[in-house]
Amino acid sequence: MSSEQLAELAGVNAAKVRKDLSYLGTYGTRGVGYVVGELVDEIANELGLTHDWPVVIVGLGNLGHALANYRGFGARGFRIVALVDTDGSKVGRPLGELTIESLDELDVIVAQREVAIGVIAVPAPAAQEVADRLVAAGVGSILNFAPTVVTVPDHVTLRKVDLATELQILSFYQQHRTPSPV
Amino acid sequence: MSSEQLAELAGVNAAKVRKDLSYLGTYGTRGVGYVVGELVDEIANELGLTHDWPVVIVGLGNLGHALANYRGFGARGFRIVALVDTDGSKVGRPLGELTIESLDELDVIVAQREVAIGVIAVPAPAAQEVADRLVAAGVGSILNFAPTVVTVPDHVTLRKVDLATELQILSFYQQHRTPSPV
DNA sequence: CTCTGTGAAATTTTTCACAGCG
DNA sequence: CGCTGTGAAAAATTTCACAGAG
Repeated sequence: MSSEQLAELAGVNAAKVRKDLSYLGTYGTRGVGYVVGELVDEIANELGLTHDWPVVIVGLGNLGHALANYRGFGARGFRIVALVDTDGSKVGRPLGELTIESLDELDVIVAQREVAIGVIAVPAPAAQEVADRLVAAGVGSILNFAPTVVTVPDHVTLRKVDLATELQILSFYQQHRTPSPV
Repeated sequence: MSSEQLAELAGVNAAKVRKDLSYLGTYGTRGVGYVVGELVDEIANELGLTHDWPVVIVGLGNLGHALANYRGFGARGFRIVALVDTDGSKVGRPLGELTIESLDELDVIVAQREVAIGVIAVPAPAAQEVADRLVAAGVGSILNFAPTVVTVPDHVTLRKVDLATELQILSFYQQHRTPSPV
C-alpha cells in the first residue's frame, strides 16, 4: 500500500505519512509502497503493544460496569485484573471472571498483581481520594473519567476523558459549521 | 487573577494564556489581571455554551446507561431528549425521566425534538448502521464510543472516544517514562 | 516509471520581551 | 509599580519537491 493510500485513509497529507513512518526506520520499498503487515507489527512494537498491562478499575457504577465488560481491551494488551469499589454492598459481588473487592485492599492488589494502570470511574467528589490511593499503592498511570480536576505527583501519568467536553467540542464545530476534523 | 496564576493552574506558559485570551477581546486589566467571572462568561459565550443542545443516545447497554445517568451534561447545555435502542425488550422501559424508544422512531424523534447530536453507544458491529440512520434523520454531529471506524458525509461532524486508545496512550508514556503531558 | 525517504521551505504554534495602561 | 496585550523571535510541525532505489 502506498503512502498516498494510507494518507487517504487517515485523512492526512501523504508526505506526513512518509515522514512519520520514516521515524520507525526504513520499512517502505521505493516504487512499491509499504507492506501493511510489517507496518502493523513495527508500530505495535514501537508503541509497546507487546507488553501486557494489568489494569484495575475503581468504581463499579454504570461506567465501571461498561468498562469491565468492554471487549477489545484484551486484544490491545490490557488485562483487567481487579475491580474495586467502596460500596460495601458491592464488594464480594461477582462480575465476569472477577469479584468486586474493597478499596481498602488496593495496596495489596496493586503490589501482588503488578497493576500498572488505574481507571477512575467513581463520582466526582471521590475522584481525588481514589487517585491518591492509587498513587500511594504504586500505580504509574491513571485514566480519570470523573468530571473533575485531579492532581497527581509528577512521576504519575494522568489522562482525563470528559464526556461533557467531547460534546462541547462537537457543538462548537456544529455551531461554526467548520469542516469536520479527524 | 493574573495570567501567571491561570497558567499555573492550567499547566502552561503565562504568555500563552494572555495570547489566547487576547483573541476573545480585551478582558484583562493591566496591573491587575482578569476578573474570573467575566472570563467564564465570555468563554462560554464564544464556545457556544449559551445554546441548548438536544442529544439522543443510541444503545442502552452499560455505557448507554452510564451516559444517560451522567450528571453534568445539563450544566453544560446538553439536554438528553431521547434514549433509543434496537433491543425490543428494552423499548418501553423507563430510565430516569425518559422512556427507551425504538430505533425505528429515530426520524420522527430527531425532527420533532430538534436533536443536534447523536451519541453511539452500541456494539461495534452495529455502529455504522446507527451512524447512517442518525445522518439520514438529520443529526449534524455524532460522538462514537464504539471501537470501530465509522464514516459519515462531510457535512456531519464525527468524534470518536476509544477507551482502549486512551489506555494505550497511557501505557506508551509509562513505558517511556516521559514526564506527564497535558 | 513509481513511490520512498528526506533536506529545505512554508506554515503554525509557542515563547520572549517590552511598551504602555491603570 | 504590576500585569496585560502584542509585535517579533524561536521552536515545532507540516508540506513541498526531488534525488535516487527498485
